[in-house]
Amino acid sequence: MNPTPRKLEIISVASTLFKEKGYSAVTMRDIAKAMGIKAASLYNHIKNKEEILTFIIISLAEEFIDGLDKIKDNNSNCIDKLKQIIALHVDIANRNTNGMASLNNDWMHLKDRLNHYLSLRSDYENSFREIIKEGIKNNEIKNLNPDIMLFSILSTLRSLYIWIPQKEDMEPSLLASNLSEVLLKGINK
Amino acid sequence: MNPTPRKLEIISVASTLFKEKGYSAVTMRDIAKAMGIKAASLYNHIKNKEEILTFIIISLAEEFIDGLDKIKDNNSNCIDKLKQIIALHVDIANRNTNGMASLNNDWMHLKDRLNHYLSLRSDYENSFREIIKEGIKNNEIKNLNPDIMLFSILSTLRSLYIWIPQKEDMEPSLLASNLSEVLLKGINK
DNA sequence: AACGTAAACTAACAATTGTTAGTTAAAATT
DNA sequence: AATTTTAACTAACAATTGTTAGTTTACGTT
Repeated sequence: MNPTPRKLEIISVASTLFKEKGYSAVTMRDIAKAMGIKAASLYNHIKNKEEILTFIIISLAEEFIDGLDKIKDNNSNCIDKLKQIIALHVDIANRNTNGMASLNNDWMHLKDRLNHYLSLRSDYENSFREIIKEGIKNNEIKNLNPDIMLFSILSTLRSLYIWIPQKEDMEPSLLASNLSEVLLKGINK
Repeated sequence: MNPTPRKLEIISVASTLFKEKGYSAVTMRDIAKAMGIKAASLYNHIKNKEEILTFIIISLAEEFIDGLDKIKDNNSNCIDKLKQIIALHVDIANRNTNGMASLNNDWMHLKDRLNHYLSLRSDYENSFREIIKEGIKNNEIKNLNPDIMLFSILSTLRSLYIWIPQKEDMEPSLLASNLSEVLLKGINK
């Protein structure tokens, strides 16, 4: 059940390739070549191609769910909770930049676990939206359409995996605090 | 040179499929089936699969370049220019929701025109960044890292194609003005 | 009526796909 | 020393891929 080190290597190499060309365009032979072995040898470690994708996506999705659960029921105000969500995304995207590409772009190729993933995702979005709505009630957050605020913040956070590699110099904590400023207070002076 | 109506039909049908599964996972037989014809018949209208993708991506990229060119040298202030950029993205994403998915996710499968696309994209990002930098100089925009502001706004705008279909009821002009409020002035009260 | 064209068709191709079976060699365990 | 396990290999498969060639059918123009 627990992945061996070799299996994790395969998943990591596959993530890199999936980020570059997308899941469907990456063949088992591509993955094998990047590992320095033959395609058939991969099957000593993994069940099939789908298992690789499933592992990448589901483990990331669960990281987000777990992270958000801890944020939901601590006793900060809503703005602070949003800052913590931003830091959560920066942290995960930093540790698994490649995997985030599949989470964003390849989820539709899940089979067995597609519904599981979709339910995790809508749970996440609903919890996020609830925090915004509570912030509106509390007078911490402007009384605008919560979906637009959710969409705007979440789109930026979900795209972090694209930008982080071109800003390798920037420290995660600095990125998170700058992002919080921009996302929460805007750019207009 | 100018696409026939039938060719545009194929491109439109292909866009829908590309959005659902990505370029690589969509076969010529998938496209043909959705058109109600056989795969070989597609080749009476298009050169090959790549031509479909190229058309979708390059024509969208040029729409953005043209749109931004008009905004660049009108004489509004920078905040107004940003509002116009937001409206540009909302407009294009509304008119070609499906194509936007390929522009975002399938550009790496371009062959002949990949470099052309990449150069259009960096031109666009550079012009966008310049407007932000000028806004900082003018004291219209906060003196924060321009790349982070660019990244944050552009990520949201590039994700519009995902959200527009679930908010069909919302008028484009209302979406644009709400987005401007959120992106420029933030959500914090 | 004859012709040319547009747009569909059938059939086939060579290459590539994910995957399986069976084998081998080295390393770990007995 | 004997044996089991691990992890690589070669070879092959059936299915699917993009694409081409040649054919048929319907329609507008002469």
